[in-house]
Amino acid sequence: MMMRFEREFYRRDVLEVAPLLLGQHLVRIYPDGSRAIYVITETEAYRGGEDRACHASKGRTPRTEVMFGDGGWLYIYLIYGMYWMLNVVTCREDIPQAVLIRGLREASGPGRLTRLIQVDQTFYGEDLVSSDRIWVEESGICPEYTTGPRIGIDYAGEPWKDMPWRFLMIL
DNA sequence: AACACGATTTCG
DNA sequence: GAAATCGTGTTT
Repeated sequence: MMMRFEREFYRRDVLEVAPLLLGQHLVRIYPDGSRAIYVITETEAYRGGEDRACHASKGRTPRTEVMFGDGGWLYIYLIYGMYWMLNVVTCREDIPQAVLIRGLREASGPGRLTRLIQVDQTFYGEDLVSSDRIWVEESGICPEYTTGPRIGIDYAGEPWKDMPWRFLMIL
């Protein structure tokens, strides 16, 4: 019996939640009512005001607002004018953190996967704990994984650009 | 009101 | 290696 993760799951530190999401099931209910289940294979952690690679480190803005709230909500933003990024907010109010979902077994790459599962700006602020169109379920699998530096954030400088906060599930 | 830029992907 | 493409934040 698959169980949806509840609020407390997301309230932990992003460095705990990011690897825990590997192997878990992302459930998506499409507008036509069909249901699809995807396996999360790659994530990245963005950790609060200190982390210069985290959008929230530049301050509280309308876009980053949701990251300053409670864990379990979605932070969605557009990158390079064409790709919607899917992020899960973690930790608690006033501690801005988020996990970027970078890969599913069915689609590698953060821009590709949002196109596949049809996630866009209308999912900004969606609650994974109560949504009727997207959530995460426990798969019962606890896969091995490797880590590495995050992609595309060299501008963040030392030491942030080298932090091993990218998590990849071993097939 | 105008501008610079990015947690990417794709093509040559 | 470079273009594509636009919301966001910053500057005028």
